[in-house]
Amino acid sequence: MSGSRAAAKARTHENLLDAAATVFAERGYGAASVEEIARTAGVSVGSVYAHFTSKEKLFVALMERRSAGEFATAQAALADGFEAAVPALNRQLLAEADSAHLAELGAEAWLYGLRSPGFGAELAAHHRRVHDVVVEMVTRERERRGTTLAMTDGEVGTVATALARGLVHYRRMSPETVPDDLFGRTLIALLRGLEAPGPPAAPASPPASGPGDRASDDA
Amino acid sequence: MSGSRAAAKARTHENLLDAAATVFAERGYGAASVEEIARTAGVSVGSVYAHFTSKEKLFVALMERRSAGEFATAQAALADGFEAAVPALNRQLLAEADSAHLAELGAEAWLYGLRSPGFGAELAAHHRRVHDVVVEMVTRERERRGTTLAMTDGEVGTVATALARGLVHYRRMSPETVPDDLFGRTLIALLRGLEAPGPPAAPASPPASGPGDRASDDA
DNA sequence: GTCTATAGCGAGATAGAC
DNA sequence: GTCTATCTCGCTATAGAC
Repeated sequence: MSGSRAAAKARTHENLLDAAATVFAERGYGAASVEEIARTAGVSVGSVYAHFTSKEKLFVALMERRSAGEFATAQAALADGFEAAVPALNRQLLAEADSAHLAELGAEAWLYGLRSPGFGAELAAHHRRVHDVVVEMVTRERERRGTTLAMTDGEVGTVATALARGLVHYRRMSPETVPDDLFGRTLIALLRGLEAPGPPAAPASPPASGPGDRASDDA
Repeated sequence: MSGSRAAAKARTHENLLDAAATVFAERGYGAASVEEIARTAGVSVGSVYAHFTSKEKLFVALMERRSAGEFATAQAALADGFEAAVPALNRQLLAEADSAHLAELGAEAWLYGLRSPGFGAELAAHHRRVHDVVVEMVTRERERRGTTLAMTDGEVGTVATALARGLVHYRRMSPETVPDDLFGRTLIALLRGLEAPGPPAAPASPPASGPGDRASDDA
């Protein structure tokens, strides 16, 4: 059942990352101790340093594993169309908010990124990748509907990701204030509000601004 | 110029809170040291403990000062009507996102609240007060327009505060992805999308649900 | 690769003079 | 109330046996 020694090493590696997730989330990066991480993983302190050269490298490795998973989940949510993606993203939001550690790790990552320029750049790149996935979903849905929006697709993606982040934040703090489906309902209402250019009088005649292209770009 | 000894004490007290804001924001709660806070404030370590019984109490005192200021600003933004409040809240958002320390302190407060039950309750209460101010603004605007919304006023307030939080988060990480006026534009579009019940056919005839009251409540 | 033991340092908090 | 000096403890990281 226990495989080769290489498999045992890999298992220890994963156990350490799991333990690190728990301890970093519960104590915060600065207050977390390598000793507690080792104890949680069921190994000694020496073993930790055989796998990771420092506490910092362990934290970064954990964050990279987390980013990879997050991106994969976002892509999977997009695979089906908009109709299915919205509740899927909503579920992911609930999972993060109601998890014991995910939201805390997100905040720790963000703070660490602000303090460490190199990691900050990686974190921004990760967010850009997730953002692009959401934007692609918006673009597809806009084109399917054949309408124009009063915002760029990039801006809609930014609003959607920011709203999700904020709702996770508040639901973790005060669960009863954020209903399960609030994210999805808000997104749908927002698109609705962005669609119609004016009062229901003029069917299709935007003011004399640029050409009728209001698509993919950030800012 | 230097006033009484009581005034000097009060000045040291404020200097310590300012220094604590800087150091806690830059290092994080766990990694911040009382020695650095003392040095930043220009006093000795002993003086810090003459004003605050522990590092933790100093942090909590800082957070309370911060909450008081935040609430006052929110109330001031509401004082004028909706039209003026939206850009005012937008400005507050930009100030927090572009400040050197405000957003970090918010994240530290949130994390600390999750780890310390007592403080978490205070933080949730603070958020509820801010939330209530926003909800009152929404209620007033809805009644002024004489319309109904596809969401409770409480939910709109939750979405607005969550969106603001998320936009601060992402603007601090990647400033170029969050345009200055995105919050205000989104809020207006959202209300627009929440207003009209159906297609522009039926002027005023909601389905056969409850009485026409869709006002203040959270969930 | 994993362990035990420890070096070496910095942290929070206190004592006592002024 | 503010200072200097210090106590005491826990931390990161390493050394060396197995």
